[in-house]
Amino acid sequence: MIQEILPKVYNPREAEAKWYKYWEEKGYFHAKIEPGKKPFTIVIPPPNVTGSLHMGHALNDTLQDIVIRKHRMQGDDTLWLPGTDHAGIATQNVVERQLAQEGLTRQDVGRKEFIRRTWEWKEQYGNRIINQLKRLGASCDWSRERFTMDEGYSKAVRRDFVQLYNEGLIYKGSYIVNWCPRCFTALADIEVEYSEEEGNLYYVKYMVKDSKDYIVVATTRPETILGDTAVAVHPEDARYKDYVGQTVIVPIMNREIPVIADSYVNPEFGTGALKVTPAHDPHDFEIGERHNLERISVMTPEAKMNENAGPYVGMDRYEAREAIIKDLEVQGLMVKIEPMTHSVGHCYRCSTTTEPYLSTQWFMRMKPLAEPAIKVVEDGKISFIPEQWTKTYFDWMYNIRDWCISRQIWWGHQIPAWYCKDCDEIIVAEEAPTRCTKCDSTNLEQDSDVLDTWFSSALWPFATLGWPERTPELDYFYPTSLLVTSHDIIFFWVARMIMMGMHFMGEIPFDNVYIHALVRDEFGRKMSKSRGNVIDPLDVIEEFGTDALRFTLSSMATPGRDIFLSRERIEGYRNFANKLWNASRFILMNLEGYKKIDLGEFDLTLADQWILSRLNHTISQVDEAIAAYNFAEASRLIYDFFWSDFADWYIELSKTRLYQEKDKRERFIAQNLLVDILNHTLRLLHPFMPFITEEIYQKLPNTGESVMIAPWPRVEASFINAAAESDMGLIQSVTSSIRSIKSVLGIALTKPVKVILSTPDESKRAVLERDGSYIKELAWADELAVGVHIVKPEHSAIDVEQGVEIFVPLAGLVDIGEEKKRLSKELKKTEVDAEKSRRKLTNPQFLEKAAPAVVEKEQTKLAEFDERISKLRRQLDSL
RNA sequence: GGGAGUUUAGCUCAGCGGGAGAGCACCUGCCUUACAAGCAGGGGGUCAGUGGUUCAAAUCCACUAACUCCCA
Repeated sequence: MIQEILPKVYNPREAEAKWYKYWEEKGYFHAKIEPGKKPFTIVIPPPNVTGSLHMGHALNDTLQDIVIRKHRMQGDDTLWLPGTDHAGIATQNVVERQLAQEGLTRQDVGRKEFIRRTWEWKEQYGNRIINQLKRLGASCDWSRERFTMDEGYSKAVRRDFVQLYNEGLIYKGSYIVNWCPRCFTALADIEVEYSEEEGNLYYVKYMVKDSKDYIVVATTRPETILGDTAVAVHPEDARYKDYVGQTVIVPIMNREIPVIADSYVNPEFGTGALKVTPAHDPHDFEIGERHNLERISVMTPEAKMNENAGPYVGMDRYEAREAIIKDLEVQGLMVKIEPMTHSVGHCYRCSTTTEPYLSTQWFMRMKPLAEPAIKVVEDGKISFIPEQWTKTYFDWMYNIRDWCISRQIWWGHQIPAWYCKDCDEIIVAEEAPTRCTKCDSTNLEQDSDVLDTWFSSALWPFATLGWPERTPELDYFYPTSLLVTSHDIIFFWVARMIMMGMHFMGEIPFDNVYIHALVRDEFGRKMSKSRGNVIDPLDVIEEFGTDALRFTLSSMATPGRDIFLSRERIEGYRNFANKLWNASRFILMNLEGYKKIDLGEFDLTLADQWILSRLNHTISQVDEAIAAYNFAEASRLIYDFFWSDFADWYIELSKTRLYQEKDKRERFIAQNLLVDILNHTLRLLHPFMPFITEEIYQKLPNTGESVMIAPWPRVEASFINAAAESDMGLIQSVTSSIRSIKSVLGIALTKPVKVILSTPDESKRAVLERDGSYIKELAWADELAVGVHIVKPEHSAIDVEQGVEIFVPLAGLVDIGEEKKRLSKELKKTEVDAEKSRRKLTNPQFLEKAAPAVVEKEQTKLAEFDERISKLRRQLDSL
């Protein structure tokens, strides 16, 4: 009775819970500080504290964990620093929704209570995503977990703000910003998402003062007519030359405004005349600056018409639009309406159409901060991988605009600026002042705005390590080694971290930035709840196990390509985990009498030499692939090695050695090789599939306390053996050929046949003679003869592989017609190949210009084809 | 309007100057004492189109088309 050491089926859920707990308890995740050594550090892109793990996180964190686990196995002081982001608007929305269920608004409960409730919510639910990261197997140093609003971090944010303010890099100004009338806050330019929408272009007459003449202006937003303070034309537009300097009348409002010339106007668009509303359009705002135009805001923060909107006061912006269109038509001022698509901005948090809105906000001056951040990338101190993203980075950095950093919400870092109610002094300080620095008044009030969430995220690589304190962690782990993120936040986050890192630390925040793809559904669409096409990583983990999910993601993480994820694909890699499990199970079931031996003392078989060579090749290629962040390639290499080489060939061949009792040493060697190769594979695979590899590793003899801290496999160059690989290749070719003959001719694989191999090549004959037993085992041949120029036995199937003729006598086994069909097909295929090859070799240009090695290879190829053809033909004729 | 990316087997994707590949799906045969989530075998592709460079192009270059994304 065979002893079963592993249960028949791998149980992911049980193993995952068990081993994660074990690793945590053993303290493997904790990074030590050993001065003098070079650490390896990654700070996690902090997920929103309100969030739950989606596929984007799963990919992002799987890739980080792969790199981290590999470095840890290599013996580096490896720190993966985790944490969460307070996510201002998103979190506030969540708590507001909760309040709404009680029929309350945040204004009802007041700021203090609202913030208290938000903290309460954070304490209660904020750990969800952290626990989900643990389910994914993330080996973060949880003892160093941070939150962007924890005490130390808040201090860093205040320090940052005060310093930049004192340096004149933060200022307060009245400016046109993107306003979300639902969230009730300003948004940064990059927080607005544009989409094409069907709209109309309205052509409206503006009467020239005291005249019957008029100018026709085209606009997509007639409701802003109410705030017009000029009509602009291009200075070189002959059509309007005479109008410049004249006065026209704003329809409905009957206000007199000038006609001005500005080269921003595109003469091709509409009528070439542009109405200018400095308070409601960013371009108009700039024109207004240049021409000193009045700014008339006609809307409230709710995007309703305000007291400047004359008869439309109180109407919503869209209501007002309809009313104005009607009134213009009644007054005969509407010339025509043309349909057109134009791009409309939406809030990235709630999708409400944003409104360009005039308000007083805090800004960060970006140009001076961008300069050093551009330089370090230009100088190659920071590299983007893939390299193409460097261009994206530069394009944005060269054209960078000031950043609106204030938000009119409550959840976040309140701006550390206080206003004196007596003398209007502004006091910017890290700690709340008690008296006005100018007039000594105690009547102070803090600015009610909070900072953009990204303002605090920009400090992540050093604030998490203790800045502004000079902690040992900051000294040791900064600059970090690698940042792993996706391309959608290069502007939001990566660029800003580089700028802040350079400004406050005087040093780059990370050496490399690896940009991975976005995860989409199997049809390439963004996953979204409203589409219902979300594949929840937690569901996948429940169904297929964490390792299958991780391996799928890393297998699909090819540089520069979005991932279209499908369940089928995940299932495929679950099957790989199953294969690993069962192969391990087989090995463990056959270790009776196992004794570790020194392989140097024994002669290794061809299969032994071959599998050792393949293993070491694989290790070396996996190293290269990971170094290049080519996770898909690394995964594929391990997959192919384990399944196609080790399981399909080596394990199969080991069976007779294990099952025989006579030669104990032979058993020891086979057992040792199996255990050794499996051990190496488990270590190689551990960063990708941490749980199943641990579960198996723990059952293997002669291992340490965890695969997680086992040494990363090293290439043993002496095991790389080209001769063994080519000899084994011959065995495999011949074996496959015999199997194919059997299968095509309808002979059961397990039906024993006689096989005759004939080749004039002495070295090949030697291989076939020495290791013909492999062929007998794997092709189910009971007799095997090897010779030179053997005369073809009658009624046999024939094939030619690598110059070796393969005969399988068919007497009584098969219908000759079937064999004829098979041969004709083979012949035809080979003839096509030979023809291609011959065409090349008869081309004098090719012979002259191609590399000699290429020509030689082509000649060998043709010779082989020709030989095969003649043999197949002879056989066909004789049948 | 500017920029980037993608287009290879039915599907999802590798390959990125010298014999068209993988997984899934499909077809055939197998319960060969680790695995039917498996084993063995097989069919299937003018490598988006056009032109160019080259002895040689899926691979490099140009243009075209379709799709996707970013920026204005």
